[in-house]
Amino acid sequence: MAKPADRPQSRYARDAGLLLGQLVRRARIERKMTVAELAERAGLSRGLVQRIEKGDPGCAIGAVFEAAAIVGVRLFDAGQPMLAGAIDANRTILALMPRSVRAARIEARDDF
Amino acid sequence: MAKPADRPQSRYARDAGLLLGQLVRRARIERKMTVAELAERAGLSRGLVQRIEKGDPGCAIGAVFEAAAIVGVRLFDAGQPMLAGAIDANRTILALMPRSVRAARIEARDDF
DNA sequence: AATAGATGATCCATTAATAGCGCATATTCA
DNA sequence: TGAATATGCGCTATTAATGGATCATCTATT
Repeated sequence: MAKPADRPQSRYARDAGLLLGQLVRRARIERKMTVAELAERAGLSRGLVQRIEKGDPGCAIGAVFEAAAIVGVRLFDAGQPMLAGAIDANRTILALMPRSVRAARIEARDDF
Repeated sequence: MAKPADRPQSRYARDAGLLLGQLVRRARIERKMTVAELAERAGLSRGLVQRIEKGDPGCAIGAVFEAAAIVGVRLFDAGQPMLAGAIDANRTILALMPRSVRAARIEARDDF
């Protein structure tokens, strides 16, 4: 299995990470917030915030989302109530879905 | 500074992570894909995929995005070309923005 | 131009994340 | 129901992520 470090990433995943980092940086600057300030508020180190803004795929998703939340970047283009609603809806749907999948070999789509 | 493990997380960040995990699980099942299959295709271990689907905030964002991409879940409601465009646009905007931010002074005002 | 401050990068110690098992349970399908 | 297999979870060794410090450079403001 590939080491976490040099993990091959699809273009989409890489781009999504990069974009998210950019959005955080933009939002932070627009709010005239210092990297150090954002780090402090998010409970992260300054270095980590810098890596987040660079789109480093190794950052913990919790850290990234927290930083994003603090500067007001909305994930899924939705506010908190909407997220809660979606979570609830999904819980119901997931309950209705098969709990385990019997390999019906669908062919891969790696090309995106 | 808080240890990465018990890092306090805002409701929004936590919900976003949970929702993302749910969506991955849903999409995986809908595609009749096994956890092991998804893990293999994403280059991750089975255990990690399970944590991703549970919304564990400690997972590397690269791993999460990769799994999400493979099952077709998109954080940003846009395809890859659009992401690339957004990244480019942001690069321009960021270039036009101040490169460092003057900390908002929280000086005590005792003059009134 | 001078200066205070922000950013970016590097290094190290600590700690957590991950892979890779194995095992029990749950679940799908014949 | 029985058989196959997917899932869930715990364990350990290894590896990477993180925090914290320092330093050099860049930038904004006076």
